[in-house]
Amino acid sequence: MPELPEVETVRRGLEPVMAGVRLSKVEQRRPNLRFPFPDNFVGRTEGQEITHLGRRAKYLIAELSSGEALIMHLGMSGRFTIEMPGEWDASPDQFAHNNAKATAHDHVVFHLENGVRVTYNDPRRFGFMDLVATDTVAECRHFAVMGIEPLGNQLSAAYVAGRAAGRSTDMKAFLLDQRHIAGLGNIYVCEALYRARLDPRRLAGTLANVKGKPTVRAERLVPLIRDVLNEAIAAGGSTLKDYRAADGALGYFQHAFAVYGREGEPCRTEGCRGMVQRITQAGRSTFFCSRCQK
DNA sequence: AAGAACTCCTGTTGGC
DNA sequence: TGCCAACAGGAGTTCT
Repeated sequence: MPELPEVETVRRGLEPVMAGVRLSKVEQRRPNLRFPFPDNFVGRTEGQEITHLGRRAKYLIAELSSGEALIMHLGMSGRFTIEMPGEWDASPDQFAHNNAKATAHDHVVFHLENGVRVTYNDPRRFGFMDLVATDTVAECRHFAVMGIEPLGNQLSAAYVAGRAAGRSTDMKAFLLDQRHIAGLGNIYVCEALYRARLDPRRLAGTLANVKGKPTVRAERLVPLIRDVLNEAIAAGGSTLKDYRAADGALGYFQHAFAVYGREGEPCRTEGCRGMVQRITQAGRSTFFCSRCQK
């Protein structure tokens, strides 16, 4: 699934065709994704105008003219595709949507009043959609205990130290925990820790000193988290298997990975003779160089 | 109550 | 070629 940079790329792709546009028809093709769709999902979305398309961490938030917000999460394999008016019927074979295999996991289709069709496809169905009153979005179950946005001005070494102080979990798990910093996932945690030369197995608590103030490690890490996310957004995200921007474009940040997916390959740090290794932490792959990450 | 393990689901890949 | 295990951008739930 998409991490923050991929979700932001999707948002930027959808915004021009969805923001300010009315949903003329909504097709919901199954009762649930990861969770059941909210009651009367079609009735509550059809006919509404999307007044704003925003993002919080890895979630998309479409505010509707009804006063409700459509909250969407892409899980691991969720994807949106945009088809412009007349596109799919003009030359059918050219479009994957006419291929039964490709459409097998098309779970929701938004028909927009401008003739555009936006389809949500998700083979693994770890994604979900929900509707909540727009003025209660911040307190809803998805966001109530969620941490700060890493690209906002709240992210600082002091914040990270305050959150990490006294924790016995490792760096990797700490940074993946959305209750602290929201939006990082497996790829960008690996990449940020590599850039900060921090061993993913190191205790999160070592980001703070005994007084709970940031250590040099925290000072080093914070700007690098921002950098890696900003660079990834500028590259249109990372394309591995499932992910594409809504307009079908491929991101290219994967070419800039220093460690992710590079097990057995040489470390890219100048002068380092180390090799990228893969270990399992919390059931997920971690890629790092034990020679330069301490 | 923090932290780790288990779970959901389908598709792809690599080794034999 | 087939078969099977391992793995995949996440995170809620359930254990210890």
